[in-house]
Amino acid sequence: MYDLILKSIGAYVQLDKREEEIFKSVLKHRTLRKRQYLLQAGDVAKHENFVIKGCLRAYTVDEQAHEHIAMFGLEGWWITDLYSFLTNAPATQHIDALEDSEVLSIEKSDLEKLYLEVPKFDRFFRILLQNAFVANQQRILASISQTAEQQYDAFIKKYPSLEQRIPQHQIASYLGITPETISRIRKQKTR
Amino acid sequence: MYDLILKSIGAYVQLDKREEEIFKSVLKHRTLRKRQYLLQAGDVAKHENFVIKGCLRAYTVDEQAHEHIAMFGLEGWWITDLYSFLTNAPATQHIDALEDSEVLSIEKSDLEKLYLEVPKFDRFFRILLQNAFVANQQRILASISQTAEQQYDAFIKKYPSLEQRIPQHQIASYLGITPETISRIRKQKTR
DNA sequence: CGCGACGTTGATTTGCCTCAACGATTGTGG
DNA sequence: CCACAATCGTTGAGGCAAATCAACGTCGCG
Repeated sequence: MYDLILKSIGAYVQLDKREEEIFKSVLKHRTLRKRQYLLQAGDVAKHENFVIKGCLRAYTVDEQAHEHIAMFGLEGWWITDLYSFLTNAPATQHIDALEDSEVLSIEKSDLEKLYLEVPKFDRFFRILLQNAFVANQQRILASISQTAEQQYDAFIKKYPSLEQRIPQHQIASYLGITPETISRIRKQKTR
Repeated sequence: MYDLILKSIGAYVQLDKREEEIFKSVLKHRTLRKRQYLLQAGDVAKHENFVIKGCLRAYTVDEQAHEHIAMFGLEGWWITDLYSFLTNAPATQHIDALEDSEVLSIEKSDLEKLYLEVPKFDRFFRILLQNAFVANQQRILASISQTAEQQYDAFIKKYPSLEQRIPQHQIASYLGITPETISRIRKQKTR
């Protein structure tokens, strides 16, 4: 159960046995059925969640009931509504499972204690957030500079596995385009 | 010269005198004239830069010679092409000054040493990057879900000072819309 | 079996872009 | 210190990429 998360951390910092035990002791295992919420907008995000199986999504819903996906959470990724988590404000994002999934959750107070007891976690999350920052910057630049087709192509190239796993309209929702547009882009490619 | 940066760090971690000295010793002061490059695309980003005066921008230039602003750097902000900085790949972004500016730069090797000597900096940048992550998430959601007008209004509300300081077409370039569109949005508001 | 989820296709609309021209400033070199 | 060039914002005309709206076929699940 802890294989993936320990390997993920081990890629950036070396934990000794004691630190590993401390860490594992604050992880709570949760299973989610497809469509089940991990977090609902309006509630406060009290956990940072590491996905060990399946696929989740974090998204907002606007006045016209349109969903806009902020991020996906695949195996090996962390997912939460970070704004809510940091400020204790009600979450603006929903998080739910696109497939039957499993996560390891850390409660906020436990994570804060962990930072103080094992400063390596400051380092680990610093590195993790650096990578996330770069990815988000690239996504922003794509969004403000590229056509729907360019963005779709780049997405497929970057996440080839996701194309198989999730419905196309979820990808549309992530890219900020309509499902119809994706359908037309794909059609045009086949001939 | 060090007031702002020490205050900025002090908001999240407490440095003792020795740590403060170590930190200051790796900072290099640079002044930039308006339009002067801090980093050119193609070069490798070797510094993380803290803005103490003025205003910078990081941006890409596409095949049609259109500029797309990835981020602004105002007083108190950090700016670099983080992807290049982390991987030593040639930068895809240019960074230059929109006004006469001053920055404090840390070289990559010095920053890495600093992380090891003073782990509080892992923590400081972890917190900084958390905030940046939240800001980027919000920008992404705005970009994929809002109209040009909504985005412009939100920008003005979020950065009222910038509206006065920088040309409108720079804001357009940051939002991924054209200067003409901003002009029309503004016109329509006056009556 | 029947319903909901998903993707496709067509017709139409629209928000924003492109292109072009034009003043008002700003700044700069002779 | 002036003349000329850039820079910046504005306005109009026209075009286009993508959204919207609507209908329909298929599939898989409860």
